[in-house]
Amino acid sequence: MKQFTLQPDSNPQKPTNFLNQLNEQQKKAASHVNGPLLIIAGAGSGKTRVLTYRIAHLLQKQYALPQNILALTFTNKAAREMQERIQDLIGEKAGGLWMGTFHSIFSKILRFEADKIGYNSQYSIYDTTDAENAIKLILKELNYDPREIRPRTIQHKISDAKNQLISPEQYQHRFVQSTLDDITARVFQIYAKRLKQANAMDFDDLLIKPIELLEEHPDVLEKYQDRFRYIMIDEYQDTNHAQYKVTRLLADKYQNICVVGDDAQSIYSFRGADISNILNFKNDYDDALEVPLEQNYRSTKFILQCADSIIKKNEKQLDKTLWTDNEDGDTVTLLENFDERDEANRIVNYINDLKLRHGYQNNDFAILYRTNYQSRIFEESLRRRGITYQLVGGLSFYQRKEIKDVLAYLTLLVNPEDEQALLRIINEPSRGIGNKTLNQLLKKARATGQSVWTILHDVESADIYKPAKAKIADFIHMIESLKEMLETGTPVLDVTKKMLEKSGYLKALVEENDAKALTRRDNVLELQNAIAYYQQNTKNPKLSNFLQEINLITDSDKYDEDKPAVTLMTVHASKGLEFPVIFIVGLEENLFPMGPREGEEANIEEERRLFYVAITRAEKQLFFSFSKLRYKYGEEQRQARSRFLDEVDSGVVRTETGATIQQKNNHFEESGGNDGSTTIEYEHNWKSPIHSKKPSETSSTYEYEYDDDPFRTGAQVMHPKFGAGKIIQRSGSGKDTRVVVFFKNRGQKTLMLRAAKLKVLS
DNA sequence: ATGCGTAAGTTTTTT
DNA sequence: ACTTACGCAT
Repeated sequence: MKQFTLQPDSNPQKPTNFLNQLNEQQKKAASHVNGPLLIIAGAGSGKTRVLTYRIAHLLQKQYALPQNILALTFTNKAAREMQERIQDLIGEKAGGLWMGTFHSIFSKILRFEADKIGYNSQYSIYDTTDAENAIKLILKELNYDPREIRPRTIQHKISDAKNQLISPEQYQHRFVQSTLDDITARVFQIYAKRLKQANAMDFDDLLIKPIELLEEHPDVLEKYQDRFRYIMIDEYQDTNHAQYKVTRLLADKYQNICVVGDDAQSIYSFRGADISNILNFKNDYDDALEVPLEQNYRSTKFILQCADSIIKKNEKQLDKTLWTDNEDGDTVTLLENFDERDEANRIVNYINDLKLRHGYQNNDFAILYRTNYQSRIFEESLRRRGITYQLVGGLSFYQRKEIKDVLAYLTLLVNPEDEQALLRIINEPSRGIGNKTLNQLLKKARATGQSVWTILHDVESADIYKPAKAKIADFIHMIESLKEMLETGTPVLDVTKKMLEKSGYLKALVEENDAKALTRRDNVLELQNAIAYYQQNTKNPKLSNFLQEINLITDSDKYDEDKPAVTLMTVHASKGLEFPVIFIVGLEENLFPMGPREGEEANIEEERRLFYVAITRAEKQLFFSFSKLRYKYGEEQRQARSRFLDEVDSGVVRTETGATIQQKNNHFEESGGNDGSTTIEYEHNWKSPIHSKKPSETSSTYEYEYDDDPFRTGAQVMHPKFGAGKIIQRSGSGKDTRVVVFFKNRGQKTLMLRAAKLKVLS
């Protein structure tokens, strides 16, 4: 991780005295061996470094063998990087270390112990979509209209209950206060039973089932307690009750539990994260050593002061002082935009300018937003200017329809009881097993208590449309012959290829033959690459393990800091990362901070922590940005500037022209309260690169927009529907720009540039 | 059983 | 603006 290069005395060549590379607080934490340890780590204070060094120290001084250490990280990527770094430090391989996210570590444990809780090791993992579909089906069977009773609402309620370790029975008896709760209770019970029958676990189960396992099997508990003598948990402020409970169980015997976190960066309460886990740590382990990490190595003084002025507005906050030896740096620049397109273009202009003037590279920049849908306009702008970017999050590769379809086929080969997988592909591509037939099959399965897969085998005796019976027989035969191939040792990749052929899935994609189908085919090929990679790089490759692992890949796992690209991601996804230049965009009321949804309470303090996390990602340059106008559901909406811009220390923020920002409710609070060393010097002010081309609300707002616009008369273009063509005329300007294109196959069309998905072929 | 047109809902944030 | 979901015609 970048953090390791920040301190210049870092020297991986000298493994023996590596603790000397740390500051006093870091050293105190890293050299602690036995007993509970609480590390309160401010943003950018080198906590990953401390965790890494602590593990390296434990291994090098032989307090522990690699297999005695369990490190729970927030992303699998963080775990990988820590592992590599530990190897560098101790100069030898540290195989056998257990490092990863809660979900991936415990799914691995469950794989070994599945039979003790009535599962088998080839269990399926249901993602949110699978779980929602299962719940929707249950609602339909209970004769509720999924449009009135929203499956997602029920799913959330069930998930919340699970994370608080409330069983379906307890829910039924103790938590029913409304009709909706009553429905939830009934669905919850069926859902739990059905998942077990399908040999499937949802994300919550991966945390809960281990607790069940450890509580009901003292011998298993002791085995893992003895194994994991040293437990480390990163981002402890974002653990939920189930995560708390399971680590508490594991740490109970030896009490060697080290947690690292920062209450100011707790941003996952919506998925049950409980900030009191970290606040109560010292009550849970009363002899815990507490070490604060207060020196920030990441950001300039201005950026830190900015962050501090925001977090201070929160009432529920542990008092701490974060300071830095870094330079003052530049003031934060506030960008005021007409609308989101203006916002995107302006930021891309700044990126270009900063690259030219300061020699920044693409990967020095990150654009952070509150919601995924905001990425789109930035993608367009960046693409138009030919700047490469990487999008972290959004609809992930593995959630795409074609990928989920292919994976569903493969899942059936290892776990045919998986009803969601079966339902997904039994008629995909269409093979004459339609809705009516399916409903009859489901009905019979429910009546007999058997799985749909079992029912399929006895379809002859059932009252089912004759032609469908033959199709079902064909389907079973196909799955079973592929299963046979797999079980007799045919490599997964070959089985996959055969499956794509025999199922007709690839053929159906080829026959569709439009731009979208082409992308889908590419995606399927990409998945084949992933399978090939897994097959080649895994000691004992097993399809079921592959399927379980890819279900737990997180968005942040895919972020590549070395890729020469501007990074686009949500603030949530940016946790733990750092960039020289950060743009925090969409700073508008009801977007950032997000307003509460109907029936929900506002959690402004969490929004503020989120803003704090965003600010503290920045090393050198920080930009705030908002738009006065934004399109929502295709409608124009007037946006009010975020209240956070009124709360921030106005001394560190300047507009593009270098003016101080106007604030509402400004009580002239003096915020020199951090360490007194921050002197504000205004000569660092950022000068706007856009100068005369600054858009105004009233006229020619977009005049700089198409400066290097490639859609000139004569340009060869490609349209997703109409195919290739040539621009023969253009009219209008700004967002009303139209072009007349002559398409080889479709003739002449007039298109709005802002609406048509035209690509220039050069 | 499949395909097409209209209607409705959609966007927090994630394992 | 965009996707998904259901009703109706083939």
